[in-house]
Amino acid sequence: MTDGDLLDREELAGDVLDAAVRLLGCTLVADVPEGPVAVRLVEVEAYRGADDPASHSFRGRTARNGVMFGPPGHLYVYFVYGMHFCANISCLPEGRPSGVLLRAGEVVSDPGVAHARRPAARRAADLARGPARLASLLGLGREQNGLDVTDPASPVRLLAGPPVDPAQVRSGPRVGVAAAHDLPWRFWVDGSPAVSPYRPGRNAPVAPAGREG
DNA sequence: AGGCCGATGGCCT
DNA sequence: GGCCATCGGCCTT
Repeated sequence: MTDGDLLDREELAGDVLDAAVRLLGCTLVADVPEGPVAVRLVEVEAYRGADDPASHSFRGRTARNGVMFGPPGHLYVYFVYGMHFCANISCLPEGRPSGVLLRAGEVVSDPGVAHARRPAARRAADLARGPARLASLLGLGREQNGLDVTDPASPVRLLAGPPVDPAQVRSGPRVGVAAAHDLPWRFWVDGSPAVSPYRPGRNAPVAPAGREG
């Protein structure tokens, strides 16, 4: 496909919550064997290092999480539940571990390629609905760990979308994490059919987009 | 529409 | 050895 402008990594370097919101509406393009596949990101979760017990980087650097400690704009791909991959984009400057988990997207192109890659998806909205589905669709696995998505020569690239209207951004607790359930660090585009269903936790109902509160 | 369950392996204590 | 930033199939409402 014809790429638009790539996102500037500096847009991810300031604050991980701002970075998460900025990633909504951006497009991730991957050159998979069947051709290019592109999704518009509609659901993400922020994970911060030292002070976030739910983050893979909370207990320091390991062989797995090294990318989170590096410069912003790189893919951190990890293997989970023995069969799935999930993908994050590193944020914050080098040495300050953080990442934004890519939870869902809407297929922009090419629908035929996308359905061929994910035959289990019966509806278009299910093609990249959920972090492992999104990773599978875009072919993100061990080989893609560490890729710079702000590099025009990378096989996986992040195109700067127009920022989503703040009125359309919702936030709530992160999915599937027991720790820090009170933090509304999951962000999504209201009304998107590709957003995984909201599962209210024991606390806080959906809060409007915003900082810790 | 929603709950339960099995698959399956790496990572960290 | 236990815990996962999950999915898809199958079952019941």
